Amino acid sequence: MPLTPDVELCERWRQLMTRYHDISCALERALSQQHDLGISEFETLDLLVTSPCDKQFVHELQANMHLSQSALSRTVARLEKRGLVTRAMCSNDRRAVTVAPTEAGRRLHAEAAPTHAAILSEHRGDLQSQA
Amino acid sequence: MPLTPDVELCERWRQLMTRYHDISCALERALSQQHDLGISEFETLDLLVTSPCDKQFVHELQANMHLSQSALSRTVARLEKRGLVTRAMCSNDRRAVTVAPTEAGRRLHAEAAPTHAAILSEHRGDLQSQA
DNA sequence: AGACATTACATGCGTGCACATTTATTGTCT
DNA sequence: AGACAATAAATGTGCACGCATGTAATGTCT
Repeated sequence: MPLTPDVELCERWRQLMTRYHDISCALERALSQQHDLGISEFETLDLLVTSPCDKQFVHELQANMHLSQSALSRTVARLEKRGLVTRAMCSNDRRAVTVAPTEAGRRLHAEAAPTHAAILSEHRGDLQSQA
Repeated sequence: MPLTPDVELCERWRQLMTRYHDISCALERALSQQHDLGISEFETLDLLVTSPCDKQFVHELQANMHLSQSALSRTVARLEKRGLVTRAMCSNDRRAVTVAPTEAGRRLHAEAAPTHAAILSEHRGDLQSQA
């Protein structure tokens, strides 16, 4: 395969990088300053709170996140330490650990979600120019 | 401003995150395994080699990269230690430092660029569905 | 029951990053 | 000329991440 030097593809990758970094930096900054939440922490909380189930397995969470298994483990640990989620061993399959948001977690998520949405809205242009 | 809960915007952000992570992980893996270069290192080398000028200031590089000033400093330091770039104080403005690729740096870039392009090509679908 | 592979999560280690601080140079104001 | 603010880059610290590995529980095969 000759691998045509696709300059346009490279340019699109650059655009993607720029958009991703701009938005994620803005999110990180806003969530961190206003709610003391990192992006990964908000994302985890968001998945837990918006899920139809009241608890989820760690590996279910992981499937929906862009985080390594160990990073997720630590993220959940941080959230647990702050009393935002609870971890519990599953009785059916005792290898598994379930994670559930606490009331405090739901409250904080309710506070942080508008901030998240506002940042996304500020960057509407960057997001709308996608397919 | 009522901040309509824009689900679609959120969905687009999710797509952007997924695309970014998929591609950057693939790039990182390929460049790292085949050429012992991290993404930031390749990006830096790429900017230097493809620039019309033979040398650039660190702050010029930074303007084109998504890296903090200190992270860029370390990246350049790593490249310099491997003999891929040279750093030199600017004689006109002695605060500034210029960075230039060495012959070895140009050679390694020539080797790595096809790998970079190949990964981008593999992910053509993810990139083409942008505007 | 005993051995083995698999799955789920935790931990140690090295690395990269952001933030704050430090050092050095320049330009300006008096 | 001396003082001061601004700028460019380097450095130090602390945190989050990925990878490799460790630990524990489960299921399977004999």
